[in-house]
Amino acid sequence: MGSMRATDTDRIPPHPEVAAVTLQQVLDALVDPVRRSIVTQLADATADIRCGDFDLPVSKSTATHHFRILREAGLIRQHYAGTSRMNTLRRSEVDAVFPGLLDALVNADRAAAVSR
Amino acid sequence: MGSMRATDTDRIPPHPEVAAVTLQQVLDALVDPVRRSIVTQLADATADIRCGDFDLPVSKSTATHHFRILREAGLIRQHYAGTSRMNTLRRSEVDAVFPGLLDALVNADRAAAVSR
DNA sequence: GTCAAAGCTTGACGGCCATCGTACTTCCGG
DNA sequence: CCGGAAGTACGATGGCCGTCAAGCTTTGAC
Repeated sequence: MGSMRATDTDRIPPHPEVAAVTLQQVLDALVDPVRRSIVTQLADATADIRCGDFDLPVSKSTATHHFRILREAGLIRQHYAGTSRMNTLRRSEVDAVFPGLLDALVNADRAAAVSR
Repeated sequence: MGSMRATDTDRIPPHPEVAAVTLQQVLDALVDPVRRSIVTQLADATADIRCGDFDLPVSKSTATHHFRILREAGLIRQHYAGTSRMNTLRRSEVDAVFPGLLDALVNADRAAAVSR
């Protein structure tokens, strides 16, 4: 077959509906400090963040693993821009299904960062 | 040594100040479904609950383990009444340090119980 | 004083998960 | 067209944690 330009949909695995995600899945995702750091950095940002631009204390392959967990938990949305994978926090969608949860966690993380 | 009547303080290990507990510790405690069930049952109750009166799918020794994790995370308070260990949710104290967290989790758990 | 009830402690075991290195894929720049 | 950059995929590994059974301690009841 000739060379075909891959669409975003081809290169990024499907995102679940947040309503189809269990609380257990969300907590399993957010209990890890690295993943919580990703969420917090996204919550503090004004624009999407490239995978490689996060400040993370793990290897690249481990980071990929964490992004996948977050995506499958319905917490982030990913799309390609060139070779870069961009990440957005699915804030309103998550808030609709788990009211107050993200706010409580992000605020608690911020407070911990201040007192530390 | 003559027989001495043990006080509550003797028999129950010390409770931490909630302010001295980290968010990580709280999340580690609440990510386990058995422990979250304990917290939810306490949140729904009007009075303290005896350890043995919880509806839990694990053995007694495992339950003891879970109660310890919750106590050390500052989430529950324990005191003796005879041979029974009573449990209370430290709601106001936890709310003061982690605003909205308990509400979000308990409500999400309740919603999951309904739709299930 | 004796016995059962309630719960804790300890040790062992099994499974899951975060982590990494390596190899591979895809795309952009020159 | 080719090299590098950005990520992913795939084992392999190590540690942590939930689980249980067995034995012990304390208490209250009779």
